[in-house]
Amino acid sequence: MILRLSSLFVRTLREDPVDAEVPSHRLLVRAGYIRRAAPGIYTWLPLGLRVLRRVEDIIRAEMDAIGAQEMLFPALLPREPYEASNRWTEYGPNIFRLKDRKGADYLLGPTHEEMFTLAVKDLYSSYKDLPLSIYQIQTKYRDEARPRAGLLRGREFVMKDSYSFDVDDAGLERSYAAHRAAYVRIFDRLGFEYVIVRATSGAMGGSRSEEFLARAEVGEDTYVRCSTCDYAANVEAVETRVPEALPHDDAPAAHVEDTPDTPTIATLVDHVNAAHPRDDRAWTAADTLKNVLVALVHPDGTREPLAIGVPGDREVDLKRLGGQLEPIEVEPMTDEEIAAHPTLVKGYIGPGVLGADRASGIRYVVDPRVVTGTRWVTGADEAGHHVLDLVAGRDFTPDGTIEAAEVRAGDPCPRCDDGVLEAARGIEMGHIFQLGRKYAEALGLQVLDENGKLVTVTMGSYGIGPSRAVAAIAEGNHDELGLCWPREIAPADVHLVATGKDRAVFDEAERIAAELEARGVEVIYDDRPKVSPGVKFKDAELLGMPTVVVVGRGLADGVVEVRDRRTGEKTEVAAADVVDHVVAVVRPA
RNA sequence: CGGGCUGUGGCGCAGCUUGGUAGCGCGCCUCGUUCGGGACGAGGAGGCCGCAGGUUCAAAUCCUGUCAGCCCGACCA
Repeated sequence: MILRLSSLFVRTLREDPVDAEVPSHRLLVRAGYIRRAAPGIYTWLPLGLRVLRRVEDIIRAEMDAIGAQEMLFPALLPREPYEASNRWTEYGPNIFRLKDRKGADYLLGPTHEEMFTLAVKDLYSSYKDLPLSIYQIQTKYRDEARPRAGLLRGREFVMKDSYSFDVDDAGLERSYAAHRAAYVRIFDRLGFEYVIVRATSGAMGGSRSEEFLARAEVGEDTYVRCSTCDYAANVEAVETRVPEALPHDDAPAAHVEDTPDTPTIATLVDHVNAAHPRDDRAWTAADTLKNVLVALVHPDGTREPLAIGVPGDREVDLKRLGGQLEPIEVEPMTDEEIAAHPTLVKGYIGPGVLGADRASGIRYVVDPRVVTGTRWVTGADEAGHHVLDLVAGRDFTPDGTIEAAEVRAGDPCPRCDDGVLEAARGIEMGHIFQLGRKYAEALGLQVLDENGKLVTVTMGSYGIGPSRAVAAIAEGNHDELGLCWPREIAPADVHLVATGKDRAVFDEAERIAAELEARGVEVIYDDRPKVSPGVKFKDAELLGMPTVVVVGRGLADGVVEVRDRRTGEKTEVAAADVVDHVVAVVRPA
């Protein structure tokens, strides 16, 4: 195949598009791979589409290899299945909704668990039919509050979503393991650095889940990994290492003290160290118990107050909290809501009034570090007063624990004894879930087992975003001159440039292009007449094919130049040998 | 939803303060020269200045409203 630049539907931009910030977005637009059609919605031009198809083909091959079967659902879906799973409500404003001429509700599918579940229910009814894995590569629609970074977070995007159906948990484990292995092969082939991290299951429900993150500074996800062992997790899913419960017989009785002018944790710590020093060591911010009030917003819009106790040296991470409570959303409690509770004294809120059975009636959950026996300085529910030596389990008992405190680099690893956590950013490229029976139960997917009894099917859900992958690959494979595609992803194997105006140069380039094509090498051929060499070189660098062949002034001496886009290495090759040479480079044995 | 910024040929921008023929660079078309690192000359095509009201003899420019977009945050498999 030969793509001639004289006629290829592409136009490169000399300047960066003003609305593009991240490198992948900037370069994909500049190089003529994509064009913005609307906010978060992109048109795929021929070169971009070729890259997208390559990514899809890799995914398709590996999915087929584990026996998953490809199918295709509509993107335009009726309301009813999403009503049954409650996601018509839970997804809220993120769904694109529309009505047909009769007024019936439809949506553009944001994801397809319901449809897959119903399809299996429609066709299958016996344990003998399982296990089953089916998938599609399809366009999804989500009305994101803030699309950004080009293809990295769009409102229309391509997703490969697959689903496994098993009769029991052991089967789900096997299906999950098979998908996980296929994902490892896919991400190895896609050619970027990635890390597999533990994840929260979010709105999908279910238990075990892992994310495949491409390492990138522009990524929206923060994850941690252990310096020593192989523990890695999205910050939302990090479990806090819980200290041993301590005996508290020797702790002094709790006592309320005047603490004037202590509006911050730092001033409080200074004050108690001066006025009420501990016998064993100095008080630190980590000895204070900070109580933060939030409002849980349920999908139906009702708001429920919640108090969260965390060590004073840490902030509450609302994102982390929200990740565990989906579909409930978390917001800071408003001043009016706080004022509506007369027992709450802002700035001095403490466990004295918090708790479902205490004066405020507000449910009180604490960080896992607040174990029985820990000794705290915290608000006394009275302006200008704090209580000291308040011992968890002795003086107060929270309603439960929750992972709400921020995770910090340097925190101890929850798995091993000597590791500490390091933080980095990534782009979520894939997410695999053990969904369990949530959708099967909601939609009534049952099969008969070998005893003739109805059992509910257990499911797994596995997603990869090919369009996002194109951006993530670009993000990890570019330099200041342009894109540098990995061989398996590039829209063509070779970018062939003919420079100058000499007829012989173009004739020779034509010959090389034709012979490469005959050998199965895909060629972008810059056959544009009257375009200066500088422009052609710049375009070749911007477009980013892994190998560039230049036919030009060297031809008088019988040589052409072969360049490696990534390394910049240039090799002079006899024109007569160049086809063999390029084939060897493009298809190493 | 909060905060900031911006809407002027395909792209990037100036003009607006102080109202009076809509401009520059890139790209595009024609002719000629040039041809290994985004060439040069000459001549061209292309714009309801986001939209709607208002003020004025006259509005890209001033006033009011409105819509849209971008960035940061909130939010988000």
